[in-house]
Amino acid sequence: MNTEKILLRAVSDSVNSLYGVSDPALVQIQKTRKEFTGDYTLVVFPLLKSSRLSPDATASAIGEHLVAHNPDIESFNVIKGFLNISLTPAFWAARFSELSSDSDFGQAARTGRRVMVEYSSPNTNKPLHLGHIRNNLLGFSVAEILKKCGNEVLKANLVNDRGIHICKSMLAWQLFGDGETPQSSGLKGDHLVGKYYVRFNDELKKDPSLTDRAQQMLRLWEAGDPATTELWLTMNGWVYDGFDATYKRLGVDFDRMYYESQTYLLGKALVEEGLSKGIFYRRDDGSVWCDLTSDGLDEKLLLRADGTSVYMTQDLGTAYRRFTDEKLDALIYVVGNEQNYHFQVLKLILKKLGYSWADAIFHLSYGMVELPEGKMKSREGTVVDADDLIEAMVSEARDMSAELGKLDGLSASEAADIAEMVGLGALKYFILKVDPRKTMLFDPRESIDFNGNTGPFIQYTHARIRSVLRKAADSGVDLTAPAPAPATYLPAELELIKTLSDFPEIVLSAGENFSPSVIAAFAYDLAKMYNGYYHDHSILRESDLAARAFRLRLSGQVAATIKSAMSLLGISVPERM
RNA sequence: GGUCUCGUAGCUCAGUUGGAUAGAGCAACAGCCUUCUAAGCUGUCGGUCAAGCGUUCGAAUCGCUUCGAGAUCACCA
Repeated sequence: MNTEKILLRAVSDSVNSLYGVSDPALVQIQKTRKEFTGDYTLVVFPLLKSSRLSPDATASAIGEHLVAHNPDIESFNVIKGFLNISLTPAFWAARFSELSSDSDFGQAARTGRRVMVEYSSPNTNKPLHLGHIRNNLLGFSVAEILKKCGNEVLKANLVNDRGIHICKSMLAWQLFGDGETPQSSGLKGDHLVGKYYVRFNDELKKDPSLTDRAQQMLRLWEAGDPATTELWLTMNGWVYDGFDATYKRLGVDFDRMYYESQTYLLGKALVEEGLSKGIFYRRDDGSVWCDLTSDGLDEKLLLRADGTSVYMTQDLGTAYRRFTDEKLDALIYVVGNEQNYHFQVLKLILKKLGYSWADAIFHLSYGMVELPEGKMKSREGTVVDADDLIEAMVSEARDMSAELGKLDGLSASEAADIAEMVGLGALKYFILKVDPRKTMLFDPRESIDFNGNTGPFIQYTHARIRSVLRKAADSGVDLTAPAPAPATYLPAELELIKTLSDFPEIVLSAGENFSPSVIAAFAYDLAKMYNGYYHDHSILRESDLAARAFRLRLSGQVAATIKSAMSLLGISVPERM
């Protein structure tokens, strides 16, 4: 049970016995703003009708009653109708020993819910770029957060491995590739295939007939032509090798891989069902549509005149299959906001078909990543390649670390690990600290920043704490030995305990809102608060042994919580940096 | 044109289940390393929360209108 709920109950009891108010909506508890004294604040305005007293008199009366009946409540003060309540240091000390003895602090109880998060979902004709990075980081992080909220989570990736765009790469390679392979060229597979996609578009200017030839190749593929299938398998294989390397370096993974070549025919049964129920209709040319004009939308095509399916058809089918096969309670699609309309229609059609689980579909819509010069455009060569960006961040981290002398005395592999952690930590934090639905700006120069509200700042705080703990252990302090509680606590220590104890609620809030930025903000606040404490109070030089032992335990808990929070963002934290 | 999203400090972003004097970082300026890691800490400067009207004890937050930015309304996926 969290602190806020404990207090809410106490306040509700007081308000009820004083004024007979039992409506929970009228009891509004929030954290006390830091410029005032207190831990939690009751807003008394909603209670004035029942109390028939002034705001201050009402607040004082409730405050008196609370202090008289709750030993955990130490004191209160009243400012302009706000009742600020302070809990006793003993209460906070008990909270700390409770949370520090929890080996999986922050982990919520099992909900029994099974949730799928689909993310990444790349096309196999070109390498990943900055936009995919936002998608991958969001999807991975949201999946980890939902796990921490007690759900069983399946990470899914639906690879768009078929279609005209792949045929373009295949055709260009066939015509101009001269047998080039990743091995012969030294190029990463996805980059090699992407190179021929670009080549196709270049050659198309000289020879417009290439479009028809690509279409012809697509028909051959759909007909199962052996040679075309062989080439398709080969080139997709190169791409997957490339993607795997990028995924691995980014630290993202998947429990389920889906391929559109295996799912693109799904959904036709649902179309038949909709036709027989009269929800869809067939035009004279044989195409099938769903009329959504009464919902303020347009008419949506579901089957072409030749009977082939479209994007919506297969998404209907895959959603149906996942809910039935995987027994899902929720399905989260991490897809850019340019597809808002698609998902709106998807849910609407499934509802019209009568599937109640349509409400359990959530489109986690995220905004585009823009560059200082505007949107990324592949034709103008302004796309930021994922692999290049990661390498640039890591390289910058390596240079910065060396410059600061942080790598002195470390082995080459230790130094490389740190550069990798810090570079990726900076990138991931930079992207995840922003609210997902917002369009965000990425400036390649300014974004490579390791000071202030950044991933490395938080990683650094962790490394510092670990360093202190190592020194303590080296000097013979047994960190696991039980120690007497200190006689008193510093205000900064109580503040840290309070912040630490918020972590479980923060996790739940991040899960409810599908928002890693909530976790990022928490980790930053905790690190910042700890740095102030670290600056003002020596740990190892503290002469009072009980105080020193407590500071070590508190520091250790801060480090562990930072590590846990950062892991929800997919960010590793180093032991030193 | 219809639908949807967004607009907070010079820049990048928090804060949006309605609560007190709207917060961080960057940039700029001024300080702090014989003491546990200065990727740190402290301070100064910086705001008509796009604008207006409304709802109410109280609005950056909710509603309406206007302005501005973006997305979408494909027999592409």
